[in-house]
Amino acid sequence: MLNDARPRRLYRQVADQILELATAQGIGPGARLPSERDLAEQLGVSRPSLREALIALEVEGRVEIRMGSGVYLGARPPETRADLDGEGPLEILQARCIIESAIAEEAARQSTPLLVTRLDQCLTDLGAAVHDTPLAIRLDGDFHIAVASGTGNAVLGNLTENIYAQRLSPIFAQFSTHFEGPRTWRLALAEHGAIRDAIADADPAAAREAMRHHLTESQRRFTEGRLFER
Amino acid sequence: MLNDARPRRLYRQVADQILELATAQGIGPGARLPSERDLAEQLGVSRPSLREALIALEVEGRVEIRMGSGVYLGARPPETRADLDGEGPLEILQARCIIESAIAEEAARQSTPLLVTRLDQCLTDLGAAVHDTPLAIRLDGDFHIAVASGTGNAVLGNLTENIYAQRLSPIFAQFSTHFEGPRTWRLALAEHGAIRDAIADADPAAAREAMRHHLTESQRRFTEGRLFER
DNA sequence: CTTCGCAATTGGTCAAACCAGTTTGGCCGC
DNA sequence: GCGGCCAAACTGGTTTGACCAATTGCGAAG
Repeated sequence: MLNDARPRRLYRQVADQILELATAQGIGPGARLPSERDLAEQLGVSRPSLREALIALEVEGRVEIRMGSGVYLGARPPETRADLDGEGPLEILQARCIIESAIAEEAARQSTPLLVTRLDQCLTDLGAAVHDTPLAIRLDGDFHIAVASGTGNAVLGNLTENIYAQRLSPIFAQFSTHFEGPRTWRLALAEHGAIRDAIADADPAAAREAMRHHLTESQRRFTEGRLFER
Repeated sequence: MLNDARPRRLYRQVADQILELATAQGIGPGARLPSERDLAEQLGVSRPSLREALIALEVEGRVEIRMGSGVYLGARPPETRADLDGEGPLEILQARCIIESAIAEEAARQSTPLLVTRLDQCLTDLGAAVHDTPLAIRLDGDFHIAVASGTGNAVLGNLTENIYAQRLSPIFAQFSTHFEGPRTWRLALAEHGAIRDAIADADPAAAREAMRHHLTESQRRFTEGRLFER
Protein backbone atom coordinates (compact mmCIF):
# COMPACT_ATOMS: atom_id res chain seq x y z
CA MET A 1 0.00 0.00 0.00
CA LEU A 2 3.06 2.20 -0.03
CA ASN A 3 5.28 3.39 -2.84
CA ASP A 4 8.51 1.70 -3.84
CA ALA A 5 11.13 4.37 -4.54
CA ARG A 6 11.63 7.18 -2.05
CA PRO A 7 14.32 9.63 -3.05
CA ARG A 8 12.54 12.61 -1.51
CA ARG A 9 10.42 12.76 1.58
CA LEU A 10 6.98 11.27 1.20
CA TYR A 11 5.10 14.44 1.97
CA ARG A 12 6.98 16.14 -0.88
CA GLN A 13 6.04 13.47 -3.38
CA VAL A 14 2.44 13.49 -2.24
CA ALA A 15 2.32 17.28 -2.51
CA ASP A 16 3.40 17.06 -6.14
CA GLN A 17 0.96 14.26 -6.83
CA ILE A 18 -1.87 16.31 -5.40
CA LEU A 19 -1.10 19.18 -7.77
CA GLU A 20 -0.78 16.80 -10.71
CA LEU A 21 -4.04 15.12 -9.84
CA ALA A 22 -5.74 18.49 -9.55
CA THR A 23 -4.66 19.62 -13.01
CA ALA A 24 -5.36 16.16 -14.46
CA GLN A 25 -8.92 16.29 -13.19
CA GLY A 26 -9.38 19.82 -14.45
CA ILE A 27 -9.65 21.34 -10.98
CA GLY A 28 -8.99 25.03 -11.54
CA PRO A 29 -7.78 27.68 -9.10
CA GLY A 30 -10.23 28.35 -6.31
CA ALA A 31 -11.99 25.04 -6.81
CA ARG A 32 -12.31 22.43 -4.10
CA LEU A 33 -10.39 19.21 -4.32
CA PRO A 34 -11.39 15.87 -2.81
CA SER A 35 -11.54 15.38 0.94
CA GLU A 36 -8.43 14.38 2.86
CA ARG A 37 -9.72 10.85 3.28
CA ASP A 38 -10.45 10.45 -0.42
CA LEU A 39 -7.11 11.91 -1.45
CA ALA A 40 -5.26 9.68 0.99
CA GLU A 41 -6.96 6.63 -0.46
CA GLN A 42 -6.46 7.68 -4.09
CA LEU A 43 -2.75 8.32 -3.57
CA GLY A 44 -2.26 5.25 -1.41
CA VAL A 45 -0.93 7.01 1.69
CA SER A 46 -2.19 7.46 5.20
CA ARG A 47 -4.13 10.50 6.24
CA PRO A 48 -1.36 11.97 8.45
CA SER A 49 1.07 11.79 5.52
CA LEU A 50 -1.46 13.29 3.14
CA ARG A 51 -2.00 15.95 5.76
CA GLU A 52 1.69 16.78 5.92
CA ALA A 53 1.67 17.29 2.17
CA LEU A 54 -1.32 19.61 2.41
CA ILE A 55 0.35 21.67 5.13
CA ALA A 56 3.47 22.02 3.01
CA LEU A 57 1.30 23.19 0.11
CA GLU A 58 -0.55 25.57 2.40
CA VAL A 59 2.69 27.10 3.70
CA GLU A 60 3.75 27.56 0.10
CA GLY A 61 0.44 29.26 -0.58
CA ARG A 62 -0.65 26.78 -3.23
CA VAL A 63 -3.76 25.59 -1.44
CA GLU A 64 -6.09 27.05 1.14
CA ILE A 65 -7.44 24.83 3.90
CA ARG A 66 -10.79 25.79 5.37
CA MET A 67 -11.77 23.90 8.45
CA GLY A 68 -14.98 21.95 8.10
CA SER A 69 -15.32 22.96 4.49
CA GLY A 70 -12.51 21.49 2.42
CA VAL A 71 -9.22 22.12 0.69
CA TYR A 72 -9.20 24.68 -2.11
CA LEU A 73 -6.64 25.23 -4.82
CA GLY A 74 -4.73 28.48 -4.48
CA ALA A 75 -5.61 31.31 -6.81
CA ARG A 76 -2.17 31.76 -8.25
CA PRO A 77 -0.77 29.76 -11.14
CA PRO A 78 1.80 27.04 -10.47
CA GLU A 79 4.83 28.92 -11.75
CA THR A 80 4.70 31.50 -8.98
CA ARG A 81 7.99 31.98 -7.15
CA ALA A 82 8.14 32.89 -3.50
CA ASP A 83 11.49 34.58 -3.15
CA LEU A 84 13.85 36.78 -5.07
CA ASP A 85 17.06 34.88 -4.51
CA GLY A 86 18.84 32.50 -6.85
CA GLU A 87 20.65 35.39 -8.44
CA GLY A 88 24.19 36.49 -7.85
CA PRO A 89 25.11 39.15 -5.32
CA LEU A 90 26.05 41.53 -8.12
CA GLU A 91 22.62 41.30 -9.68
CA ILE A 92 21.06 42.05 -6.31
CA LEU A 93 23.29 45.11 -5.98
CA GLN A 94 22.19 46.33 -9.39
CA ALA A 95 18.54 45.87 -8.49
CA ARG A 96 19.09 47.69 -5.22
CA CYS A 97 20.73 50.56 -7.05
CA ILE A 98 17.55 51.09 -9.06
CA ILE A 99 15.06 50.51 -6.27
CA GLU A 100 16.77 52.14 -3.33
CA SER A 101 17.67 55.31 -5.16
CA ALA A 102 13.94 55.78 -5.77
CA ILE A 103 13.25 54.99 -2.13
CA ALA A 104 15.86 57.50 -0.94
CA GLU A 105 14.32 60.12 -3.17
CA GLU A 106 10.92 59.53 -1.64
CA ALA A 107 12.34 59.46 1.89
CA ALA A 108 13.96 62.86 1.31
CA ARG A 109 10.63 64.15 0.12
CA GLN A 110 9.09 63.19 3.46
CA SER A 111 12.11 64.03 5.59
CA THR A 112 11.48 64.35 9.32
CA PRO A 113 13.82 65.22 12.19
CA LEU A 114 13.07 61.83 13.73
CA LEU A 115 14.27 60.05 10.62
CA VAL A 116 17.46 62.12 10.51
CA THR A 117 18.11 61.27 14.14
CA ARG A 118 17.75 57.58 13.40
CA LEU A 119 20.10 57.86 10.44
CA ASP A 120 22.67 59.66 12.58
CA GLN A 121 22.46 56.85 15.09
CA CYS A 122 23.10 54.33 12.30
CA LEU A 123 26.12 56.33 11.19
CA THR A 124 27.75 56.46 14.62
CA ASP A 125 27.04 52.75 15.14
CA LEU A 126 28.65 51.83 11.85
CA GLY A 127 31.54 54.17 12.53
CA ALA A 128 32.29 52.22 15.69
CA ALA A 129 32.09 48.87 13.94
CA VAL A 130 34.37 49.28 10.91
CA HIS A 131 36.65 46.58 12.32
CA ASP A 132 33.84 44.08 12.92
CA THR A 133 32.59 43.04 9.47
CA PRO A 134 29.69 40.81 10.59
CA LEU A 135 28.36 43.58 12.80
CA ALA A 136 29.01 46.17 10.11
CA ILE A 137 26.96 44.17 7.61
CA ARG A 138 24.06 44.26 9.97
CA LEU A 139 24.40 47.95 10.73
CA ASP A 140 24.75 48.75 7.05
CA GLY A 141 21.43 47.01 6.54
CA ASP A 142 19.90 48.95 9.42
CA PHE A 143 20.77 52.21 7.70
CA HIS A 144 19.13 51.21 4.42
CA ILE A 145 16.10 49.85 6.24
CA ALA A 146 15.84 53.11 8.19
CA VAL A 147 15.84 55.04 4.92
CA ALA A 148 13.12 52.82 3.51
CA SER A 149 11.00 53.14 6.62
CA GLY A 150 11.39 56.90 6.22
CA THR A 151 8.97 56.72 3.30
CA GLY A 152 6.25 55.85 5.79
CA ASN A 153 5.35 52.87 3.65
CA ALA A 154 5.60 49.54 5.48
CA VAL A 155 5.75 47.57 2.23
CA LEU A 156 8.95 49.35 1.22
CA GLY A 157 10.35 48.75 4.69
CA ASN A 158 9.60 45.04 4.54
CA LEU A 159 10.96 44.81 1.04
CA THR A 160 14.27 46.33 2.06
CA GLU A 161 14.44 44.03 5.04
CA ASN A 162 13.93 41.08 2.73
CA ILE A 163 16.75 42.24 0.50
CA TYR A 164 19.03 42.40 3.50
CA ALA A 165 17.92 39.00 4.71
CA GLN A 166 19.46 37.72 1.48
CA ARG A 167 22.69 39.32 2.45
CA LEU A 168 22.79 37.36 5.69
CA SER A 169 22.58 34.09 3.79
CA PRO A 170 25.69 31.89 4.04
CA ILE A 171 26.85 32.31 0.43
CA PHE A 172 26.66 36.06 0.47
CA ALA A 173 28.29 36.21 3.88
CA GLN A 174 31.30 34.29 2.62
CA PHE A 175 31.79 36.73 -0.24
CA SER A 176 31.41 39.69 2.06
CA THR A 177 33.95 38.66 4.66
CA HIS A 178 36.47 38.13 1.88
CA PHE A 179 36.47 41.52 0.24
CA GLU A 180 34.99 43.77 2.91
CA GLY A 181 37.10 45.36 5.61
CA PRO A 182 37.71 48.59 7.53
CA ARG A 183 38.63 50.42 4.33
CA THR A 184 35.44 49.58 2.47
CA TRP A 185 33.33 50.22 5.55
CA ARG A 186 34.80 53.67 5.99
CA LEU A 187 34.04 54.44 2.35
CA ALA A 188 30.51 53.15 2.79
CA LEU A 189 30.17 55.25 5.92
CA ALA A 190 31.09 58.41 4.04
CA GLU A 191 28.59 57.58 1.31
CA HIS A 192 25.93 56.94 3.93
CA GLY A 193 26.72 60.35 5.34
CA ALA A 194 26.03 61.95 1.98
CA ILE A 195 22.66 60.22 1.83
CA ARG A 196 21.87 61.34 5.35
CA ASP A 197 22.74 64.95 4.52
CA ALA A 198 20.59 64.95 1.41
CA ILE A 199 17.63 63.61 3.38
CA ALA A 200 18.27 66.12 6.17
CA ASP A 201 18.19 68.88 3.53
CA ALA A 202 14.96 67.42 2.16
CA ASP A 203 16.62 67.34 -1.25
CA PRO A 204 15.11 64.42 -3.21
CA ALA A 205 17.38 64.72 -6.25
CA ALA A 206 20.50 64.77 -4.10
CA ALA A 207 19.30 61.83 -2.02
CA ARG A 208 18.63 59.85 -5.14
CA GLU A 209 22.06 60.55 -6.54
CA ALA A 210 23.78 59.89 -3.22
CA MET A 211 22.11 56.50 -2.92
CA ARG A 212 22.84 55.69 -6.54
CA HIS A 213 26.48 56.67 -6.03
CA HIS A 214 26.72 54.55 -2.88
CA LEU A 215 25.38 51.41 -4.50
CA THR A 216 27.34 51.96 -7.70
CA GLU A 217 30.50 52.20 -5.63
CA SER A 218 29.48 49.09 -3.74
CA GLN A 219 29.22 47.25 -7.06
CA ARG A 220 32.64 48.50 -8.05
CA ARG A 221 34.17 47.44 -4.74
CA PHE A 222 32.49 44.08 -5.05
CA THR A 223 33.76 43.33 -8.55
CA GLU A 224 37.22 44.60 -7.64
CA GLY A 225 37.37 42.40 -4.57
CA ARG A 226 36.20 39.49 -6.64
CA LEU A 227 38.89 40.01 -9.23
CA PHE A 228 41.49 40.51 -6.55
CA GLU A 229 40.58 37.22 -4.98
CA ARG A 230 40.77 35.12 -8.12
CA MET B 1 -2.99 17.13 27.72
CA LEU B 2 -4.05 19.62 25.05
CA ASN B 3 -4.13 23.39 25.00
CA ASP B 4 -7.20 25.46 25.79
CA ALA B 5 -7.35 28.38 23.35
CA ARG B 6 -6.95 27.78 19.62
CA PRO B 7 -7.29 30.87 17.50
CA ARG B 8 -4.87 29.71 14.83
CA ARG B 9 -4.20 26.24 13.58
CA LEU B 10 -2.35 24.09 16.05
CA TYR B 11 0.61 23.41 13.82
CA ARG B 12 1.14 27.17 13.46
CA GLN B 13 1.16 27.72 17.22
CA VAL B 14 3.47 24.79 17.77
CA ALA B 15 5.83 26.06 15.08
CA ASP B 16 6.10 29.39 16.89
CA GLN B 17 6.55 27.66 20.23
CA ILE B 18 9.36 25.56 18.82
CA LEU B 19 11.23 28.65 17.70
CA GLU B 20 10.63 30.36 21.03
CA LEU B 21 11.80 27.32 22.91
CA ALA B 22 14.90 27.12 20.77
CA THR B 23 15.91 30.71 21.46
CA ALA B 24 14.94 30.38 25.13
CA GLN B 25 17.24 27.41 25.53
CA GLY B 26 20.02 29.17 23.68
CA ILE B 27 19.94 26.82 20.72
CA GLY B 28 21.76 28.72 17.99
CA PRO B 29 21.57 28.34 14.21
CA GLY B 30 22.85 24.99 13.02
CA ALA B 31 22.41 23.38 16.41
CA ARG B 32 20.22 20.35 17.00
CA LEU B 33 17.00 20.67 18.90
CA PRO B 34 15.29 17.96 20.95
CA SER B 35 13.84 14.87 19.30
CA GLU B 36 10.32 14.89 17.95
CA ARG B 37 9.10 12.80 20.85
CA ASP B 38 10.67 15.07 23.45
CA LEU B 39 9.39 18.21 21.75
CA ALA B 40 5.89 16.78 21.49
CA GLU B 41 5.88 16.00 25.20
CA GLN B 42 7.35 19.36 26.22
CA LEU B 43 4.79 21.28 24.19
CA GLY B 44 1.93 19.03 25.16
CA VAL B 45 0.90 17.95 21.68
CA SER B 46 0.89 14.68 19.81
CA ARG B 47 3.73 13.68 17.58
CA PRO B 48 1.79 14.05 14.29
CA SER B 49 0.87 17.61 15.24
CA LEU B 50 4.43 18.39 16.28
CA ARG B 51 5.49 16.89 12.99
CA GLU B 52 3.15 19.13 11.00
CA ALA B 53 4.73 22.12 12.70
CA LEU B 54 8.21 20.89 11.83
CA ILE B 55 7.25 20.42 8.19
CA ALA B 56 5.84 23.93 8.05
CA LEU B 57 9.10 25.22 9.48
CA GLU B 58 11.09 23.12 7.03
CA VAL B 59 9.14 24.47 4.06
CA GLU B 60 9.83 27.96 5.36
CA GLY B 61 13.50 27.08 5.54
CA ARG B 62 13.79 27.70 9.26
CA VAL B 63 14.80 24.16 10.23
CA GLU B 64 16.47 21.27 8.50
CA ILE B 65 15.25 17.74 9.13
CA ARG B 66 17.80 14.96 8.72
CA MET B 67 16.39 11.50 8.75
CA GLY B 68 17.70 9.35 11.55
CA SER B 69 19.78 12.19 12.90
CA GLY B 70 17.61 14.97 14.21
CA VAL B 71 16.12 18.39 13.55
CA TYR B 72 18.52 21.29 13.13
CA LEU B 73 17.88 25.00 13.32
CA GLY B 74 18.22 26.85 10.02
CA ALA B 75 21.30 28.96 9.42
CA ARG B 76 19.56 32.26 8.99
CA PRO B 77 18.71 34.52 11.92
CA PRO B 78 15.22 34.42 13.40
CA GLU B 79 14.10 37.87 12.25
CA THR B 80 14.15 36.95 8.56
CA ARG B 81 10.87 37.63 6.85
CA ALA B 82 9.77 35.73 3.77
CA ASP B 83 7.09 37.93 2.25
CA LEU B 84 6.04 41.53 1.95
CA ASP B 85 2.34 41.14 2.59
CA GLY B 86 0.33 42.03 5.65
CA GLU B 87 -0.27 45.51 4.30
CA GLY B 88 -3.29 46.89 2.60
CA PRO B 89 -3.66 46.97 -1.19
CA LEU B 90 -3.34 50.74 -1.17
CA GLU B 91 0.03 50.59 0.55
CA ILE B 92 1.23 48.09 -2.03
CA LEU B 93 0.11 50.45 -4.79
CA GLN B 94 2.05 53.30 -3.22
CA ALA B 95 5.16 51.16 -2.95
CA ARG B 96 4.78 50.05 -6.55
CA CYS B 97 4.48 53.68 -7.63
CA ILE B 98 7.91 54.39 -6.20
CA ILE B 99 9.61 51.19 -7.28
CA GLU B 100 8.13 50.61 -10.68
CA SER B 101 8.64 54.16 -11.88
CA ALA B 102 12.35 53.64 -11.26
CA ILE B 103 12.18 50.29 -13.04
CA ALA B 104 10.40 51.82 -16.04
CA GLU B 105 13.04 54.50 -16.22
CA GLU B 106 15.78 51.89 -16.30
CA ALA B 107 13.92 49.79 -18.84
CA ALA B 108 13.63 52.79 -21.16
CA ARG B 109 17.35 53.31 -20.80
CA GLN B 110 17.94 49.80 -22.13
CA SER B 111 15.09 49.77 -24.61
CA THR B 112 15.22 47.06 -27.27
CA PRO B 113 12.88 46.28 -30.18
CA LEU B 114 12.21 42.88 -28.65
CA LEU B 115 10.97 44.44 -25.43
CA VAL B 116 8.72 46.85 -27.33
CA THR B 117 7.28 43.93 -29.26
CA ARG B 118 6.50 42.11 -26.04
CA LEU B 119 4.85 45.20 -24.59
CA ASP B 120 2.74 45.61 -27.73
CA GLN B 121 1.62 42.02 -27.35
CA CYS B 122 0.61 42.74 -23.76
CA LEU B 123 -1.37 45.77 -24.90
CA THR B 124 -3.35 43.91 -27.55
CA ASP B 125 -4.01 41.05 -25.12
CA LEU B 126 -5.31 43.42 -22.47
CA GLY B 127 -7.34 45.31 -25.05
CA ALA B 128 -9.15 42.09 -25.88
CA ALA B 129 -9.83 41.28 -22.25
CA VAL B 130 -11.35 44.45 -20.85
CA HIS B 131 -14.59 42.58 -20.19
CA ASP B 132 -12.89 39.69 -18.36
CA THR B 133 -11.57 41.13 -15.09
CA PRO B 134 -9.79 38.00 -13.79
CA LEU B 135 -7.94 37.63 -17.10
CA ALA B 136 -7.28 41.37 -17.26
CA ILE B 137 -5.67 41.29 -13.81
CA ARG B 138 -3.29 38.64 -15.04
CA LEU B 139 -2.49 40.46 -18.28
CA ASP B 140 -2.01 43.72 -16.43
CA GLY B 141 0.58 41.94 -14.33
CA ASP B 142 2.22 40.51 -17.43
CA PHE B 143 2.77 44.01 -18.76
CA HIS B 144 4.45 45.22 -15.61
CA ILE B 145 6.54 42.08 -15.38
CA ALA B 146 7.58 42.54 -18.99
CA VAL B 147 8.72 46.09 -18.23
CA ALA B 148 10.72 44.86 -15.25
CA SER B 149 12.33 42.09 -17.24
CA GLY B 150 13.28 44.77 -19.75
CA THR B 151 15.91 45.96 -17.30
CA GLY B 152 17.77 42.74 -17.93
CA ASN B 153 17.94 42.19 -14.19
CA ALA B 154 16.33 38.94 -13.04
CA VAL B 155 16.02 40.15 -9.46
CA LEU B 156 13.80 43.01 -10.55
CA GLY B 157 11.76 40.62 -12.67
CA ASN B 158 11.24 38.24 -9.78
CA LEU B 159 10.42 41.08 -7.45
CA THR B 160 7.71 42.37 -9.74
CA GLU B 161 6.32 38.89 -10.11
CA ASN B 162 6.15 38.59 -6.35
CA ILE B 163 4.27 41.84 -6.11
CA TYR B 164 1.74 40.54 -8.59
CA ALA B 165 1.43 37.25 -6.78
CA GLN B 166 0.09 39.33 -3.89
CA ARG B 167 -2.52 40.70 -6.18
CA LEU B 168 -3.83 37.26 -6.95
CA SER B 169 -4.41 36.57 -3.27
CA PRO B 170 -8.05 36.06 -2.27
CA ILE B 171 -8.42 39.33 -0.32
CA PHE B 172 -7.04 41.49 -3.06
CA ALA B 173 -9.01 39.63 -5.70
CA GLN B 174 -12.26 40.38 -3.92
CA PHE B 175 -11.49 44.07 -3.85
CA SER B 176 -10.48 44.04 -7.47
CA THR B 177 -13.58 42.41 -8.88
CA HIS B 178 -15.70 44.93 -7.02
CA PHE B 179 -14.31 48.15 -8.37
CA GLU B 180 -12.59 47.09 -11.57
CA GLY B 181 -14.41 46.83 -14.85
CA PRO B 182 -14.20 47.58 -18.58
CA ARG B 183 -13.95 51.31 -17.89
CA THR B 184 -10.99 51.08 -15.54
CA TRP B 185 -9.27 48.54 -17.76
CA ARG B 186 -9.55 50.80 -20.78
CA LEU B 187 -8.04 53.63 -18.78
CA ALA B 188 -5.23 51.35 -17.59
CA LEU B 189 -4.70 50.25 -21.19
CA ALA B 190 -4.22 53.82 -22.35
CA GLU B 191 -1.74 54.46 -19.53
CA HIS B 192 0.11 51.29 -20.42
CA GLY B 193 0.30 52.58 -23.96
CA ALA B 194 1.99 55.77 -22.77
CA ILE B 195 4.56 53.71 -20.90
CA ARG B 196 5.14 51.57 -23.96
CA ASP B 197 5.66 54.63 -26.15
CA ALA B 198 8.13 56.17 -23.73
CA ILE B 199 10.14 52.95 -23.63
CA ALA B 200 9.97 52.65 -27.43
CA ASP B 201 11.35 56.20 -27.65
CA ALA B 202 14.08 55.25 -25.17
CA ASP B 203 13.03 58.24 -23.08
CA PRO B 204 13.75 57.38 -19.42
CA ALA B 205 12.19 60.51 -17.93
CA ALA B 206 8.98 60.03 -19.89
CA ALA B 207 8.82 56.33 -18.97
CA ARG B 208 9.24 57.19 -15.34
CA GLU B 209 6.49 59.78 -15.43
CA ALA B 210 4.17 57.53 -17.43
CA MET B 211 4.55 54.72 -14.91
CA ARG B 212 4.13 57.11 -12.02
CA HIS B 213 1.00 58.51 -13.62
CA HIS B 214 -0.40 55.05 -14.25
CA LEU B 215 0.05 53.89 -10.67
CA THR B 216 -1.12 57.19 -9.20
CA GLU B 217 -4.28 56.88 -11.26
CA SER B 218 -4.65 53.28 -10.11
CA GLN B 219 -4.52 54.48 -6.53
CA ARG B 220 -7.15 57.07 -7.27
CA ARG B 221 -9.42 54.55 -8.95
CA PHE B 222 -8.93 52.19 -6.05
CA THR B 223 -9.84 54.71 -3.36
CA GLU B 224 -12.78 55.94 -5.40
CA GLY B 225 -14.10 52.44 -5.88
CA ARG B 226 -13.66 51.82 -2.20
CA LEU B 227 -15.62 54.91 -1.25
CA PHE B 228 -18.27 54.11 -3.81
CA GLU B 229 -18.76 50.71 -2.32
CA ARG B 230 -19.16 51.78 1.29
C1' DC C 1 45.07 1.41 18.90
C1' DT C 2 42.19 0.58 15.12
C1' DT C 3 38.17 -1.36 13.17
C1' DC C 4 34.00 -3.64 12.66
C1' DG C 5 29.32 -4.40 13.97
C1' DC C 6 25.35 -4.15 16.65
C1' DA C 7 22.07 -1.68 19.41
C1' DA C 8 20.04 2.57 20.97
C1' DT C 9 18.25 6.74 19.13
C1' DT C 10 15.82 9.43 15.76
C1' DG C 11 12.95 10.50 12.03
C1' DG C 12 9.18 8.21 8.75
C1' DT C 13 4.83 6.15 8.23
C1' DC C 14 0.58 3.93 9.16
C1' DA C 15 -3.95 2.64 11.32
C1' DA C 16 -8.13 3.63 13.78
C1' DA C 17 -10.43 6.36 16.42
C1' DC C 18 -12.82 10.64 18.25
C1' DC C 19 -13.49 15.86 18.39
C1' DA C 20 -14.98 20.24 16.33
C1' DG C 21 -16.57 23.29 12.88
C1' DT C 22 -19.46 23.60 8.11
C1' DT C 23 -22.82 22.45 4.98
C1' DT C 24 -26.88 20.86 3.50
C1' DG C 25 -31.32 19.08 3.17
C1' DG C 26 -35.55 18.12 5.21
C1' DC C 27 -39.05 19.27 8.47
C1' DC C 28 -42.04 22.43 10.82
C1' DG C 29 -44.39 26.65 11.33
C1' DC C 30 -46.08 30.59 9.20
C1' DG D 1 -46.38 27.28 -0.90
C1' DC D 2 -42.55 29.56 1.16
C1' DG D 3 -39.02 30.61 4.41
C1' DG D 4 -36.44 29.85 8.40
C1' DC D 5 -34.59 26.50 11.70
C1' DC D 6 -32.43 22.27 13.28
C1' DA D 7 -30.08 18.03 13.00
C1' DA D 8 -27.55 14.62 10.49
C1' DA D 9 -23.81 13.99 7.16
C1' DC D 10 -19.89 15.67 5.70
C1' DT D 11 -15.02 17.99 6.39
C1' DG D 12 -10.87 19.13 8.56
C1' DG D 13 -8.32 18.75 13.47
C1' DT D 14 -6.06 15.98 16.75
C1' DT D 15 -4.69 12.06 19.47
C1' DT D 16 -2.87 7.42 20.54
C1' DG D 17 0.05 3.68 19.78
C1' DA D 18 2.53 0.96 17.06
C1' DC D 19 6.07 -0.45 13.72
C1' DC D 20 9.69 0.55 9.98
C1' DA D 21 14.09 2.62 8.36
C1' DA D 22 18.16 5.53 8.56
C1' DT D 23 21.81 7.25 11.47
C1' DT D 24 25.01 7.31 15.04
C1' DG D 25 27.89 6.08 18.63
C1' DC D 26 29.74 2.87 21.73
C1' DG D 27 31.80 -1.39 22.82
C1' DA D 28 33.95 -5.65 21.70
C1' DA D 29 37.09 -8.11 18.79
C1' DG D 30 41.21 -8.02 16.18
